[in-house]
Amino acid sequence: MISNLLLRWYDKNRRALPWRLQKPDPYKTWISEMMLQQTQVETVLPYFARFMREFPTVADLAKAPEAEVLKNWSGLGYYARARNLHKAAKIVAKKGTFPSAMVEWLELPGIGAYSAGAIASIALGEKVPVVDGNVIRVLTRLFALQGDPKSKPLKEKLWRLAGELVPANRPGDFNQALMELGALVCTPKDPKCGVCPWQKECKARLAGNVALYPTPKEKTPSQKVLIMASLIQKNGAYLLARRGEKKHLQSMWEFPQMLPEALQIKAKREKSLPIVHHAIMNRRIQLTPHLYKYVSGKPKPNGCYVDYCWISLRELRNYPTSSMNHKIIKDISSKENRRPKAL
DNA sequence: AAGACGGGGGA
DNA sequence: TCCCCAGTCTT
Repeated sequence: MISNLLLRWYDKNRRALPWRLQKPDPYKTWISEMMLQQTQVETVLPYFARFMREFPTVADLAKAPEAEVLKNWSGLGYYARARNLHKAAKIVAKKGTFPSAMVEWLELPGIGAYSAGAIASIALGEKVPVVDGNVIRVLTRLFALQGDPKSKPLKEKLWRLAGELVPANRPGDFNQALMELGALVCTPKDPKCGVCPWQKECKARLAGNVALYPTPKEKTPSQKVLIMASLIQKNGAYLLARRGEKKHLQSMWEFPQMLPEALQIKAKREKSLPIVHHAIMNRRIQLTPHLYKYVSGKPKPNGCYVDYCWISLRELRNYPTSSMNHKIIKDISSKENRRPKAL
């Protein structure tokens, strides 16, 4: 049986990870799946450990203020994941029990077909498949499936095939094995077919055209975005602004991307700092930070900003912020901390 | 500087 | 079926 070949490979090659436990734990499985969505294992590890310290149970997570949840997500990116996770935790905590099947997990915010299948199979032992980017790559090669994997017909076919492969006895391990195979062996470039447990079954391998799969999607050219930010200094503190619930980075704090005048503040411009480069999706942001000395005025809500505070640069880590803001202060704080050269 | 990778939500 | 989401790693 083809599935057993993969399970045997997994038993030998699986990585030991803090959310892979003897006894399945819905909460840990859930958190890890949310964190792993757009983020690699290595990056997730410290975040996962801290998250478990701060919010050991779903009840702790549910009762935490949203800002605390976002703070502990700061640096992981795609903050809608954290907000949805928090919303879902409140629903689960109120109900008092975790969803007991894939279709129930599917109802929670932030949980789609992939996540529901992953959590249900891993934590509940339910015989359901998963299809993520890794699985798409493995299965399109194994069965030599051409076409856009995101199109309805192929997507349905992949879910059906994945469903037929999942064994009843170890569905969670099998699904993790499939993804682990995609991550470690059946890689996008230079797949290691020589060590693949399915090398004798793989249609693409047998035809010698593994590189044809999966059919690549057409790419949109990346777009350059030029923005600015005001670093307004007042007695060693800087002005920080919080975004409202609109568009991106909802509820997150940042150095305001507006002139001081737009915030009803009078300030004296000191100088411009080196451009900060920040890439997101197919956008390449070039942000120019401008340093100002505060003169007078009280910041007023404007545009996307709904709240303000003055903080020292060291305090930035206590606020929910995107990593772009840490890049901005990296230069300044190293200068501030630098001692005068010895005489 | 540019490319690769991805899952979920909402219009 | 599209568009949006505001990152990191590799080349």
